Parts: sequence; C-alpha cells; structure tokens
Amino acid sequence: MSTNETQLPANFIRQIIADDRASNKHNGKVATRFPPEPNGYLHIGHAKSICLNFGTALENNGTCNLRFDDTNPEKESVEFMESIQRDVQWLGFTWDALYHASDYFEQLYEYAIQLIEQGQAYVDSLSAEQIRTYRGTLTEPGKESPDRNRSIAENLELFKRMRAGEFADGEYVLRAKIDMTSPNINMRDPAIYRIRRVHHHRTGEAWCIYPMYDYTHCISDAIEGITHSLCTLEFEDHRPLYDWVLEQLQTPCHPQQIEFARLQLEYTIVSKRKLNQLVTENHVSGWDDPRMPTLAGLRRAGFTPKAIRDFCERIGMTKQNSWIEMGVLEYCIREDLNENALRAMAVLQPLRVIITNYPDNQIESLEISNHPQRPELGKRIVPFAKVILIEQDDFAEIPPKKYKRLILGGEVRLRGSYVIKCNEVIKDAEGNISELHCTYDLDTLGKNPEGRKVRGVIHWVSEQHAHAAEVRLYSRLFSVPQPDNEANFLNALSRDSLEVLADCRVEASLSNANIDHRYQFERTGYFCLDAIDSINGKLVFNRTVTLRDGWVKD
RNA sequence: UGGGUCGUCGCCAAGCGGUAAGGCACGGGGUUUUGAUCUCCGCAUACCAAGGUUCGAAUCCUUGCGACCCAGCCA
Repeated sequence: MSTNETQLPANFIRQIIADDRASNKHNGKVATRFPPEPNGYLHIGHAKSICLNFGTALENNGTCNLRFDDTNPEKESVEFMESIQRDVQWLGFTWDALYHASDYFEQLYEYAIQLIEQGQAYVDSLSAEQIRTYRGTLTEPGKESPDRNRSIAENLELFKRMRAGEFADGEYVLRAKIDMTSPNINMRDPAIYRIRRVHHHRTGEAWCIYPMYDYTHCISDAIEGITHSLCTLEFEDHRPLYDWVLEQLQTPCHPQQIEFARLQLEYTIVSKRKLNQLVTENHVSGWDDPRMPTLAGLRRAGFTPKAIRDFCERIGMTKQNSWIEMGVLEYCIREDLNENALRAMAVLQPLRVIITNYPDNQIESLEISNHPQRPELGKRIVPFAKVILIEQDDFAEIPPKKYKRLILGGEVRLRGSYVIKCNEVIKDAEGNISELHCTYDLDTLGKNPEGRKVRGVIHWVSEQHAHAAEVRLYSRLFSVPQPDNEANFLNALSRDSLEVLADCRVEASLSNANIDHRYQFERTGYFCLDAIDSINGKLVFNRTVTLRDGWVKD
C-alpha cells in the first residue's frame, strides 16, 4: 500500500506524533492498536479508526496490534471476532500482533490485588441501584459507600472469594478508591470488576469476575507497549481515570491517550445497537446487506478498500463533531471505479428495436474498448444483429427539452456501433410502446455521418445474444440526513432503498463476469456481481453507485 | 446550574502574530461515440460575537453566545 508518495495532509495527531518523535519520547517509537469489542460487525466509522491506527504505524515505521476488547462476554461472540479480522484484512491492513484483553485476565487480576494492597481499591456490597444513588449527580457530589473503608485484609479476602465464585452475580463489585466528590463522575470510585457468571467465548468458564473497560484498556495498552492510544471523543472524560490507574500501578509504559471525533456520515447510522436491530428485525438482509454501512455491506455493494481508505484520509482528523456528506464517499468510490472498472453494456428496462434495413440473419462482431481512457485494458467482442434492446428511457415520444436520445424521426448513435434512425413506433393494445422500427446508416461504423451531427449515444444489447440478469438498484437506506436524531430511527428508513430489476439483459461478455471485477454499465452506474446470490450461472448484479449525472432537466 | 471538549465557505479542513491552503458540493466554458471521464474558470475583505493588546490578530487576553459528551456492575 502506498501511504506516502504524496504529502499527507496535516492533522493534530500527526503533529503530536511528529513532535514526540522529534523529542525522542518513547525512544522515538510509535505503537498503536485497533481495539474493537467483538459485539458486532465493523462499519465505516471503524474504518476511520482502523486507517488512523494502522496508518499511523505505517507512516512512522511503527507497529499496530489488533486487540479484541472482550471483557463483556454477554454481548460478544466468535462470529464477530472472525468478521472483524476478515474486514480489517480486506481494508488492506496487517496487524503486528493479535491480542485479546482476555489474554491479560490473570495479569489484570494481579494488578487488582496490588491496588487493594495499596489501599486503592475496595470490595463494595452496595447494589447497582445504591451505587447509582451514592454517585451523586452532574452538579452534586457523591457520597462514600459504607464499605469504602473496609480493611485491606478483608478486601483481599472478599476479592479472592469473588474470583472463587462464592458470591452471586451482582453481590459484590470491586471499586477503585478515588474521589466521590470529583466533578468528573468517572473518578467517583468507578467499578473495575463485576461478578458475571457467563461463558466467555475464549476463557470458557475460567472466570466469573470480569474487569471493566476503563480498568482493562489502559493496562492492556501498557502491557503491549502502546505509545499512542487513539480513541474517540466520548472517552475524553475517562482519560484522568486511564492515567490514574497506570500511575498507581507504576506500569513500565504509560501510553498517551488522544481523542478524535468519530465519523458521522449523513443518511446512515453507525450505532452498533441500531445496526444490530436492523439485522435482527429484518429491515435489511443481514450485516452484509449492500445498504448497510458495515464494511461487509460496503464490500458486497462493490466498494473497494482503496476508496474507503481514500475517504478516511479526505475527511480529516480533528476533535470537531461533524457530519460528512454522502457526496464525499460517492466521490471516492467513483474516482476509483472510473479508473479501474471495465465498461460493459446492460439494458435494465429493455425496449425492442428492429433494424428494418439490416440483413435478417447477419451478425457482426464489434470490437469495443473495455475502457475509453485505458487501451491497455483491452477490447471485447460485442455481437450486433437485426433485433436489439435499448433502455426504455432512451426513447421518448414527447421528449423533454434538450433531450439527446432517440425520438421518432430522430437519430442516435448506438455505442460502439451504428447510427440508427427511428421511423415507426409500434404499440400494443393498451397503447404501450412494444417496439421501435429503425433503420441504420451503414456508413457510420467507427465514423461520424457526413453533413449532420448526431448528439446522442445510447447503450444496447443484441436480443439473441444477451444474457438475462437480475440487477439490484440500491440507494441510501435512510431518507433523512441524520436518522439518529429521529424519535425512532426506523421511521426514517426509506421505503425504496432497493429496487430489484429481475429481467434485465446484459451483453454476452458479462456471462463470465468475475466476482473480483467491478463494471461500469455504461451510462447507468457501477456494478459488481453479488457475492452471495450469483450462483449456478445466475447473474445478479449490485449497483455500487450511480454515475454522476450532470443533465439538468428543466 | 458540575466537569470535559469544540466553534474558519453549503459540507469537511489547513492555518501555530505578517495580512484566509486544499478537497467535496455548487455555477459557468471547452473536449468527448458514456448527459460519464478529462480540462479551464468562478466560489470567505473574512475566521461564533463583542471588547482589548499589537505597526500588524483567525491566531494572544477578557467577557459573552452556541454546539457536543459524561450520572452502566457497557465499550
């Protein structure tokens, strides 16, 4: 992957790291980590963090670990762990080491013993509800638990018995002893261990107490020798706690937590809980539904890793809460696909055209370039015959202003082929157009007709040579820019985010379409084969994104 | 009305006391056998507001205003 052939844009994190390296902080080393909780699929918001963490390591000749933050077994699973690894690799990154917070359970436990011995943690018997009331509010200080001054010996004893499974879930909790009057609520004696008798997907039944995020994360970072612990803004208030734990424990390494704004993309949601709800309530076909902002969904829709990486770079890195317009993501994918997608012709809503002056059984093999700007991508053979299919939209009996397609008595260029003229419109009993009778100009193959200008160019396929295909036209899942702000985000779901065209006709060369290839169906958009439903020779194409359309209809 | 953070073009975003980069979007011209691509041009006398310091302020100071986050035994 090329990360530095061009000048990378400045941002505050790059600046901090450049300064740290200049001052030889951490001996000039840079070590980051991407720490997802395996409780859902990765989405476009994670991509920002992945690119940041892995990108930072790459740019600074450092390392980046993948670490699963698996401290809450109730919500986590192996399926999610596997999908996360798949998606990180697909995005184009390789981790230096793969760890799990659960790898550190024993060390975390020992550190907790140390905190207790130092008089900085205690076992509390208050219930969850009591702890909440004791915590105080945003404007009033909390008050101390009656258990706060339990003796060290008793705390040690109780904590060991917690681990031994002698108590019921919720009966006790281990808390850090910090300051119940702190204006920062996170410092009001936060819980650091809770009793939870649940099966853990990696440690099985070995533990019935599990450490909490704030306590686990900083120690895990320290154990791995992370230098810069990059996380999102909502953890800003947790930084004092992150630092407190590491200071008490005198860990050999004290990473610097730096917070950045999480990605907010218009017309999508990136709340794992809500994405989960879309899946479980069948509003979409799964985590990999092409309308989902998950990496699995984007992949199935035809997005490329390169486009997503480019997007993550373009949106910048700051501490400002901001909303990125869909146009930016669309630009990134179009830019990549315009350069790399093979061109092909597909007629989504066919209209039959008979070329009356074309010899009945003649077939011509036309050679058409796979890419107008890149001849090295080769050419393909496209058969031409007397009966062809064009897009219904490309003919109009009553054309709008500035219409440059086919009209009765008018001419149009068939892409890579001849100029035809429409002489007659045939209608069925209901008055619907059933076919067009046209004539072709033999002298227009590969050259412009003399004495007149043909403005329009339309795509086509030969009826007898074309293959049937299903084409799925996806568009944004939500109808409002910020569905999260709705009382119920489900009400913002757009009803027509998927249009299935079951009976399209694609040019013959597409019969051996490859799952790894992207295609531009000329004049309609970028498409790729659906990885799941294109089986047994059935062709199912997903629309990744439309082509830009500069036609201002008035 | 506690604590933390943030206010630069429609949307992002550089800028670090020397006189407002860039991208997306948008508008206009050119090329084009994709109404695509490509290309050229345009697009903040102004940086949340008001004071102040300075020869000089988006940058420093003061006071306001606005937005976001925090009261899980979630991460």
